Amino acid sequence: MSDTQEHREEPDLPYDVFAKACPSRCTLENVTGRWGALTLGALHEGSLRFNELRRRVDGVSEKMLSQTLHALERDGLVHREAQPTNPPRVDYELTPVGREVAARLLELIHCVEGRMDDVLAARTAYDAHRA
Amino acid sequence: MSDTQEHREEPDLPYDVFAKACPSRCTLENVTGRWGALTLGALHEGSLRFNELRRRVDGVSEKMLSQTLHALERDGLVHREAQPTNPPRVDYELTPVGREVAARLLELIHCVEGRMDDVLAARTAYDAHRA
DNA sequence: CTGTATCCTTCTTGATACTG
DNA sequence: CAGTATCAAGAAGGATACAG
Repeated sequence: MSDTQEHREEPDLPYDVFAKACPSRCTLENVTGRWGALTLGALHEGSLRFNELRRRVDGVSEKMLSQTLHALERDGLVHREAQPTNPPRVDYELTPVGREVAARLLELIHCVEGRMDDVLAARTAYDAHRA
Repeated sequence: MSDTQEHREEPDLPYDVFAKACPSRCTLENVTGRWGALTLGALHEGSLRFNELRRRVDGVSEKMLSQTLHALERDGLVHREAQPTNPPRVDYELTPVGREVAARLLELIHCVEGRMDDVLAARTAYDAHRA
């Protein structure tokens, strides 16, 4: 009865994505964004080079991949390892925190993939009910 | 050796978010999008009315909440229950599939919230290294 | 209360070209 | 190979007004 908010099971956590100004919401967006989620998912299988990532994350442009990797590196989820060779070789891999986040993300991804038949059926029904 | 792609642990799944044209990528975006993730997270705690949701998902506009709810309903993740009273009362709740997805989503959210101290420290270090 | 419709601004994204 | 810079198009989002 000390708290006016009864929503959370863990009301003592200092960060709350449901609050507009909380930095955790920003990080969640980096993680779940269109390219962030796929990039983390791809890297969970092992370290990859820039163009390997580009091929794995089908449809991403150089610009967006670069931007996404910078954001994830800044948040300490991805580590960038550049070797001063010629031609240059740069490997990207998950940090320990990145691995934890990516593991949860992959569970979500696999859950969605595994339920797509239901989702597609629901869409068909929804669209039919409107026509 | 029947498959040229060695990335997935479950190569037989018919849906793959890493493929550009796969409908699962679209659904994943509805689920992990800026407002979709928070809406599903909020509804995991129980059914909510439109304006209750609006207050819980801090910062969302009427328009975006409406749009988000329609997309989630179409994908069969959210059920809309309208009561023909006056004033109108509409409750939104997760479907069984929606609950499964939201559960994974909340694990991800809690993971991110729980690691924010590391994330913020990484950001500070990253930014300092650039100044 | 529960939305829809419209306008208008901002942010995101993709294409292209270029550098080390 | 591994990016960065620039620009134009489009999507996303917010504010406001209005309807059932």
